[in-house]
Amino acid sequence: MAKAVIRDVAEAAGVSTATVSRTLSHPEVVSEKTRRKVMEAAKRLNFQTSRSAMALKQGRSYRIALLINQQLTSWFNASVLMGLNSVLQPAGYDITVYQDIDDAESRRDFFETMPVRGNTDAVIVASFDVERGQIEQLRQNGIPLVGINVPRTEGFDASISIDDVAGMHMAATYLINTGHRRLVYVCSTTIPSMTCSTDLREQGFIRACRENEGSHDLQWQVIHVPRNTEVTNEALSSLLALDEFPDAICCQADMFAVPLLYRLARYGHVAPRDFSMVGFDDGTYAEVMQLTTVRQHPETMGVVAANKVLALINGDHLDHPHETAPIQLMLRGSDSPR
Amino acid sequence: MAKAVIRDVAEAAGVSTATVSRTLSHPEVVSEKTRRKVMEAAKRLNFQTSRSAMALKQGRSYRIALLINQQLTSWFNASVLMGLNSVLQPAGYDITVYQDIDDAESRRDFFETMPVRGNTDAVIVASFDVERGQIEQLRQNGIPLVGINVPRTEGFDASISIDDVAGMHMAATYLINTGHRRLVYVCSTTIPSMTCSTDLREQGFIRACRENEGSHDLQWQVIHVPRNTEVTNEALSSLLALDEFPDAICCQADMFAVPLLYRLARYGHVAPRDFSMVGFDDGTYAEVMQLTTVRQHPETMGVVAANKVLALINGDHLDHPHETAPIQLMLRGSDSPR
DNA sequence: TTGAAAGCGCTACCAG
DNA sequence: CTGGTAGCGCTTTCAA
Repeated sequence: MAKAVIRDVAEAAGVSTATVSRTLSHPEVVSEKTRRKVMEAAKRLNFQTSRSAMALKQGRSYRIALLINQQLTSWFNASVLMGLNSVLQPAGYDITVYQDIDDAESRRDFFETMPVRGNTDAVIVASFDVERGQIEQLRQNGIPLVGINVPRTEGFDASISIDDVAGMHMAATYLINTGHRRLVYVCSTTIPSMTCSTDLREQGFIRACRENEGSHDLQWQVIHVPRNTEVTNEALSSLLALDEFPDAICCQADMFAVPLLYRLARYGHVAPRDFSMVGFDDGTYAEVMQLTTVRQHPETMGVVAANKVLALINGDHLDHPHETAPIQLMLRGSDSPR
Repeated sequence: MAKAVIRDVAEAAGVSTATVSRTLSHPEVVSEKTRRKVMEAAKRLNFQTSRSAMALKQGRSYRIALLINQQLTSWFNASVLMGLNSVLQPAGYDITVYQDIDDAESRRDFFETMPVRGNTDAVIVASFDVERGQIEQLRQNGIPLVGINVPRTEGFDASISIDDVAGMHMAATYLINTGHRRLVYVCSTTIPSMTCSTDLREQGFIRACRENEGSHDLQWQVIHVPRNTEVTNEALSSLLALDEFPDAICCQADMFAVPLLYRLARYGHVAPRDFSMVGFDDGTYAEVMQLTTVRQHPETMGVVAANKVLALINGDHLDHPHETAPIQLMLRGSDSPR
């Protein structure tokens, strides 16, 4: 039984190919009787419409580009992709992943050699910023641009993002309110030409500290761990080299918090006994490591973004193109009041 | 500047569309002069050939299906996808991910309603087994089937897998040889109708123990943690309920080992002081948690599999269709001789 | 409610 | 080495 095409179904059902096509995509406009005949024949022949033919005819590509910085294997990126896939794939779209767009150059590369001309129905950007000129290129092609956790919504047709600043502000304020007075924030160095949403979290931490240093005898500092190094080791040594060990550590991401929790214990700094630890993400292992952290849900953001994409491709109007996704502080076992 | 099509380029370059097409796909058969003209025009107009048209014409789809059990966010699956993507995407292929194929039913679902007829040029299966009849379906359509860490190579056109049994056998033997006498293996329960490559690891552990129980006074047991439960908690309580705490714990995957290492320490069982811990995978956090583990490299397997897929689609003959990927025991800080 | 037919953009065959 | 052209499988007017 070779691959059945629409004509095979038409012949088997004794109708025209036009009717078969209609039955499959607009079943309500064909008669009950015809519909049954066609459906039966299609099922019997195991017919699947060819996406390529459909795409060509409709002037679409049924492909969507996803731009991520860093690796696909990171918790955030994999979660986003999973969410996107769960709605886009059933809708007939494939996702083309462009990863490691983590400097201005590779980003420019993408937008220049862009397979977008005729090969992408929408572009989704996760977690980083895009330049104005690059947005224009898409605009001219009429291709929707949707952001997930983008630092600025300007230029995007739609977006769904958490408030990174507010999230870390909440975490730091919580620590201060529960009696912590020596706070350290651990994060990676930023890339100048590339604003990434996670970089914003530092502002939240700093703001919370500034707001409280009047009323309390607060000490705080930020430790920047260079990228592309053995980050845990770097953070660990910086922390252990401090004159006085902090009573609270805020991490830019669980990725820092999880190993530090374990490694610091080896050096006698046990959380929550000796200090409190708060992460950000609520990613893999956060729960089983009993890490108090700020939860975001990238998979859901992927789902939301995918639906926006579908609507935009469809030409629908979005009442609220830009949404803020909820975050919450998950109180677990890595902190305790001082 | 609207989307340029091949005719635009042809006109701009003063040649026929046939020549443009040839220049782009078989540059060696057109004259130097023509080639330059065409290339220049294509670049100037920012021309990108339409994958859909190309696919339709060539009777391909330029899409490849990836079947995974569980979630896309698991370390193994995300790594495989990353590897596949790194070669398939530049080759013009999109990857359609079908996840959660984790029981016989969803697998049957896939193979029946398969978008494969005309919409997939190859099927890649990661980590689980496929039934004979389902393989036949693909065979009839002439669609290559490639496996990554599949329990049996039978029926697959090509595969790249590690030897799970040998890997865990190596880990257990290592522990026995370094003086451990009370071994526990922690793994999740198997799904009857669904042989998964990681399930094979148990055999390696058991075999190693059996081989050595004559010469040593060995105690060993296997703890099966039910799926879909809070696995760390289950494993933890089982371990702590043991009459005598083991001097070595082998985990089916780092996913078990990483949190257990941390949680057990909270109960006074500190590795490597009180017991040795060995994992499997060398996934996220293994290194920073100083976990001794069996390393596999799914990303590389993805790359290898992708190249096999490309060759098979191309009709090339594979000298060694089935390959075994290397594994190695990474000695780190979670174990010590007894 | 259905059918005939044009044509999406490209490739590859065949002529020249 | 280059051009003309058929046709991949489908959708969608337009007519009936």
